[in-house]
Amino acid sequence: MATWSQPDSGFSGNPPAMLSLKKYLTEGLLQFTILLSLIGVRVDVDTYLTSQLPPLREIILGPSSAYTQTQFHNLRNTLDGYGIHPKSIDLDNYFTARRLLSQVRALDRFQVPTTEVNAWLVHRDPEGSVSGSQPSSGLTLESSSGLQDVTGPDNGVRESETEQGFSEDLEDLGAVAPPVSGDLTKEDIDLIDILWRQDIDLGAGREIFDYSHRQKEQDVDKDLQDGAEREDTWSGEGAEALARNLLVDGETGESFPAQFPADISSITEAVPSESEPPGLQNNLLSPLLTGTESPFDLEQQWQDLMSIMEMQAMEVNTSTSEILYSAPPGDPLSTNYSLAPNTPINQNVSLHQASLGGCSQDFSLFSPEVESLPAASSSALLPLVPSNSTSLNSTFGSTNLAGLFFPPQLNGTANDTAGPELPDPLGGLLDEAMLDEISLMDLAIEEGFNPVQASQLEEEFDSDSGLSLDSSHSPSSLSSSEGSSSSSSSSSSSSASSSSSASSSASSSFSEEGAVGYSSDSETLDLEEAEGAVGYQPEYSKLCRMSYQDPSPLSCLPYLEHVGHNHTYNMAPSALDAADLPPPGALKKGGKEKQADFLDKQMSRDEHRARAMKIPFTNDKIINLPVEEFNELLSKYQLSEAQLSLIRDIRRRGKNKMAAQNCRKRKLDTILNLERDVEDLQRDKARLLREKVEFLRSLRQMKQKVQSLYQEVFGRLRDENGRPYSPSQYALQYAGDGSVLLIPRTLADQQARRQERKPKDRRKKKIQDSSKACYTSDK
DNA sequence: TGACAATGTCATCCC
DNA sequence: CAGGGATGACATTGT
Repeated sequence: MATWSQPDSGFSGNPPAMLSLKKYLTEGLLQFTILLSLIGVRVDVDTYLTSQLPPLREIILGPSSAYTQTQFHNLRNTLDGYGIHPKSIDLDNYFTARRLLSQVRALDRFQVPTTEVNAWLVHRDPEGSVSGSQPSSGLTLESSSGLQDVTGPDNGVRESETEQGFSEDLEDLGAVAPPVSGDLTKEDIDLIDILWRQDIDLGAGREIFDYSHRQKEQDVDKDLQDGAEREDTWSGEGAEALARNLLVDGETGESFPAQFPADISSITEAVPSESEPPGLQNNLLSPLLTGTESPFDLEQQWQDLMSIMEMQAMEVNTSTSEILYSAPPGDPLSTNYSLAPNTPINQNVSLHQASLGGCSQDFSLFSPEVESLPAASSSALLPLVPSNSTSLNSTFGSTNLAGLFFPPQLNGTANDTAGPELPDPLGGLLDEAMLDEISLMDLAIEEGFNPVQASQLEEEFDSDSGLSLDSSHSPSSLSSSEGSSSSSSSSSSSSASSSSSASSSASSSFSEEGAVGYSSDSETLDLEEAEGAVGYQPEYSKLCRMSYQDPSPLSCLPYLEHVGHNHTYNMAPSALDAADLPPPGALKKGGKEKQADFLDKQMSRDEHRARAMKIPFTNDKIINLPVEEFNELLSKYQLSEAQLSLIRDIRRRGKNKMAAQNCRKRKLDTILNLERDVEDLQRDKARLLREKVEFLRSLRQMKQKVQSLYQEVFGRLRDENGRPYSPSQYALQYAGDGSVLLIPRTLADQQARRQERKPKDRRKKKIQDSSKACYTSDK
């Protein structure tokens, strides 16, 4: 009660006060904005200066419900601690405290190079604006330093996150994609790039894919290459090969070796091998991989999520890899490759992707391995590898382990190494990871919303269909207030209705949550009236109670005059009482009339009606008495039909009024809970993404090990003449009993294809089922 | 004066 | 079947 009058003084609309407050806010805002920008939070000062306090409040306090943006005459919100009223003079102290706090907190962050942070902000801003405000769908994983130009929506998301001051989330995500890549390894960048690219490939950001920009970069890149000839090979032959490749796999799922020239013959080989990795169980790789992955069930999960898109992406991959592979050693392309991890990711890697979709993800992922790969791979396996470009070979070798098992069977030319077959188990995993990412992105789309967006969404959601609200607020996140609200209301209505005191206490406990909690005052009031206390206590009764109980009631009247709406039944009891029984001695001279007017104003329409109809008892009783007592009361008096009708209306309206208040309070609670849930989910998502990156990293390491093992084993094999086996004609295969067999490659290919089809079909079926399920659920 | 928030009221569904 | 809770939609009122 003591604090209540303070915001009210702000309500009076004192111009000088508002002016100074505004001035203060302006200065404080600027300082605060500077501080925020120093720590990487983007703030649009103009927005807040021109459009007011709620956003400011949200910046300071974090997300808040859209319902609580402004809280004019919603005194309960102030008292409830939802936030400081924007007009409250407490704001002064509050700002001071926050500012000092921010300064102190910012102290330990100044080590972040300011210029870097600023550059990041400047760069991001136009990006977000240029790319439009498409609602999220961007993956927040990309390295912010390198992916600026292709992550428009993402920027938006991140900016909004930043605006919301989700420092925790930012830090979480930062572990994955720190804005400053100083401590990022190449692998990190590549992994991040993969995850981000998955997003692009899956169409999440395709529409905003800056093709022209990429084209420009591609041109620049081309300039780096030795000539237009290479370029032609890339765009012409590459596309042709891609088309062919697609055709091949699209129609038969198998290869047509004879139809292809020798230099790209391995493409055909890549086709079967590309898609088999996930499903190849008897492969030598399989035991190793499964052994690696089974602990996490990663592959299984991702396989389940695999879609047809995977196949397409893999095909593209294959053709691309082939093209790249066919490039002569030292070719600019290879240079481009090794450049990938060092330069902004989009500049080189995505260069290809601009036209080839998801092809480059393997590149970006594995290009770092080129340098890291052990030179041991060039031992006996040399025939497998283009002798002149170890790095290239390592690249492909590392990425396409499957290719090692199924090198081109056709014309085993010297260079038809298994290398080119990029799509390997990991490739499949990555593609499945893409789908995995989709599911995460589903979260991200919501998660990507900052709390404000989320609350807006929820608001729309609420306004559209309140049904869901009811069901949605029941879940685990249901606040205690929710429970208390329902319990108190139900108890008061049903069982407790027989006992007025019981209902009073119930609603009293509920009052802490605010919606129905008017009871305490009215309880006192009712006790004073020696009547059955009921949980019907309008907030106005609180105010009136001040005047009623206060030794000097008039002292608060001026405030009340400013505050009071006139929609209150609540005033009824006190108003009526006051009208009927003027406070003894408190009124003096004109004050009496004044108070009478005021109290009259405070009466609700039903109060007036009741008085006009000379209803012999208070509206409070009418509304709050249990049915039995209510009927009993009615029977005590001789009431006309009109009076009875009015009394029933008053009761109905009064109850409904309380119900509406409870309902609104519930709705607010629901919104707040949902906001909290969104934050939790955002945290969870960030954590999951981090874990995923870790998994991918370990998976890649496993693949490297497997590959080197394979090469070592294969390289040591000798035929009866003591000559090494040609990797183009033979392959190692893992048998079910744990033994490793050396079999002709054609045979291995056939088996692989056979085994490959099963998982494919299974996957398709799964997808169909799931889509069917979605359809039915939508229905 | 229009936008907006809070609140009241009605209609309706449901228990 | 009446009473009443819940809630969407609309109206009213104050800022």
